[in-house]
Amino acid sequence: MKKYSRQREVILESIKMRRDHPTVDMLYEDLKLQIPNIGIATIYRNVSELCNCGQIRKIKCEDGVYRYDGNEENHIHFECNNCHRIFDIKLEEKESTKIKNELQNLANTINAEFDKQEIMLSGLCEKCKKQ
Amino acid sequence: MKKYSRQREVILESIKMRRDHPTVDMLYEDLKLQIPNIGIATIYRNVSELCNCGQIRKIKCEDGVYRYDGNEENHIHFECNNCHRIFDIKLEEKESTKIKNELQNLANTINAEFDKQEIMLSGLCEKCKKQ
DNA sequence: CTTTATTTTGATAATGATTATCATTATTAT
DNA sequence: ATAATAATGATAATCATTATCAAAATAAAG
Repeated sequence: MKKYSRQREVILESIKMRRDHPTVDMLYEDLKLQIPNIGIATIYRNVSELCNCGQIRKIKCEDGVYRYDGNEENHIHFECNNCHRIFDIKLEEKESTKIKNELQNLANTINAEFDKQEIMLSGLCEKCKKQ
Repeated sequence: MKKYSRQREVILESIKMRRDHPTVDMLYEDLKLQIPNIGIATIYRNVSELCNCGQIRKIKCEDGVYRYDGNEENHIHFECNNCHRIFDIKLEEKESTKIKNELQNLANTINAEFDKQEIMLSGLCEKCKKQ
């Protein structure tokens, strides 16, 4: 059974609010302001739990540190090779369905049961390409 | 300047030969048979170098350990949630171009300079879904 | 409301993959 | 051959993440 905890509530709220795909450390720094004695292990435990429930997504970046994403819209990710920020690229409903169908067909070619996908683009973001 | 080394040659050859997306440890175990006193740091150094040259690809999996891929065909990846193996899904030239174009258009919506993509599907592989 | 049972927390130790360091060895250039 | 430079192997250091455990918080029962 799952018990309520203020820590989990605050962690989820923060991830859903932010659009910068924070790491556990980034969340820790931020949440200390609200709950000064929060432990970093609590954040690790809860992001892991929230991923399992499907409430947030975990993304793996070039540097190998996990980041967390609470954006519920259909979207894919773009990582800048220069500033290493991650951007969301919103998908229209139609586009999203189309891509899902294509990927479903590809999964069929190996007779797999397709559940989820993660599409990560990389290159230079708008700002970095100007420099 | 880049100097030849037998270690690098053997590492690249092994990655290109295999289709099981080995980790550094898996490569280490295998290559010890050919070069008994090879050091694991040498493998870390060389896979990293080979990725930078674009000769192999690094893939990030659910368990957080990097795997390496020497398959030069156009393909995407499928990770099984049960056995955690990674499968290649081959793309026909036409399909590959189509997907690249779609992703290029998406990258344009945030004015980014699109360079590479990584598409990772997940679910159950053929064997695991039968159980 | 108080007591009991169970889960979660915070602190911290342990783990494990990866990177850094450095003396020695191998490769390339002269 | 000799000198210059880069790569190696061994191992220490780093750092993100997980495990452990006593104390605190939450939920259930009386």
